[in-house]
Amino acid sequence: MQAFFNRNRNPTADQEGDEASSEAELLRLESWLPFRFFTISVRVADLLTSFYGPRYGLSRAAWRTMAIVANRPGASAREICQAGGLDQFTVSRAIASLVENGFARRRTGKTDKRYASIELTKEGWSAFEEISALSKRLDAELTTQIAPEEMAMLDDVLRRLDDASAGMLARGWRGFFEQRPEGLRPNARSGRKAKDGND
Amino acid sequence: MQAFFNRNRNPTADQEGDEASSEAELLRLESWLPFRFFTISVRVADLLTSFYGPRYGLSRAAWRTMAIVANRPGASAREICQAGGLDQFTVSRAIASLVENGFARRRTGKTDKRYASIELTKEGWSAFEEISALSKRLDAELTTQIAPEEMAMLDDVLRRLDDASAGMLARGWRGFFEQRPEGLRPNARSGRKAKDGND
DNA sequence: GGATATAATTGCACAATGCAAATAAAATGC
DNA sequence: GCATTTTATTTGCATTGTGCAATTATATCC
Repeated sequence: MQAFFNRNRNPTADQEGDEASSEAELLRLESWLPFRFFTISVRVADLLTSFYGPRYGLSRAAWRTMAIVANRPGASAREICQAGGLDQFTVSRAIASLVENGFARRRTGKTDKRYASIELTKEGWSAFEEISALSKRLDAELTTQIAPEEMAMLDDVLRRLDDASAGMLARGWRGFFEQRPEGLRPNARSGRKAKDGND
Repeated sequence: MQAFFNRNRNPTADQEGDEASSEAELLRLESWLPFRFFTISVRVADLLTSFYGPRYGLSRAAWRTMAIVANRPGASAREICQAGGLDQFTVSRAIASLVENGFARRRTGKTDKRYASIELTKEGWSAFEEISALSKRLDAELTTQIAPEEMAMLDDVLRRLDDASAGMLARGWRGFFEQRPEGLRPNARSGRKAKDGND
């Protein structure tokens, strides 16, 4: 098995303090923290979607939007974007679908007419309450796996990771190859051959 | 604000030991564990995608497939599905794109010719190593937020949540409304009006 | 009041997804 | 051994989701 990780390496690479191409450094997807988070959250989301999708005809974006509006009645599309990590187009369409299906109501803002001000209708609240109930049960099922002290710590850790990940995203991937003056250079040189995103 | 959570509720509902429609029970998306996991993992995934997308022309599915194949050289499409939480169509297309772009090689199994047996090419390993390096840096950046004891606990908690979520998904959402003999009934009765998924 | 900025929407091209059906190679039953 | 069933994978096609440019409407700034 180890042999599989040894290919394509410059035998002199290790000498220059390089760690990026040593076999111990290759990513193991299933133990990668973001992947582990992703797997768990997607399973739960899939489960929830299999409920609200057929039952209410909601898309994931519509459900997320609904949940955000429920928490912040009268929110504008822009606010929903920020709170839900969704882009403005998605939110605009999600709102349109919620309105179309009678789950939400859109009113133009009183002071500033550019703003939307979304709130749930009676039907919207009813749907939200039901999906909420399932969501919380799913959460409870997860939570029973966690002791109270663990939960407190998890909460704290997640808060920090949330902040950190937001900062990292804002910083862009370049920040992880370039601005490293401490000599922690990977085998990826800065000026590579191809075009790259994040311009 | 509280008023917004009080609508559409039967005033007698609380009496029957009901907790699902009380305002304290409504889901707060941003404190919902699966959502918090999701947010963090998606930010990291987006960051990584902004690197490998433009640089190597890989889709998310292709990257995930590549990572899995790197960890298990010679894996079949089926194995990749299971390891990556991807469906067979996605994996089939991801492999096709990897092969097309020269990152992977597909050989029909020696004993059983139905199996695919995928492995990375030299170019595939090279790309993987580079993306790996960034992935690990991102991981490291997250990990610096976490003390060693916390990390050990987090690892343990995630292991349990992984198991639990897999079980929950297998069980289906119905298992969270119905088979509850202990009297923990929500306001959602079992025989509701509509069609539902998970059939 | 005309230029500029902001909020939201819409159209359109393109990518991703889901499912039915096809293909192909075992395995199984008789 | 041959028909039947199962397993692995691929493909076509319709649907849906996404990303971006352009548009509309309103507000703000000299």
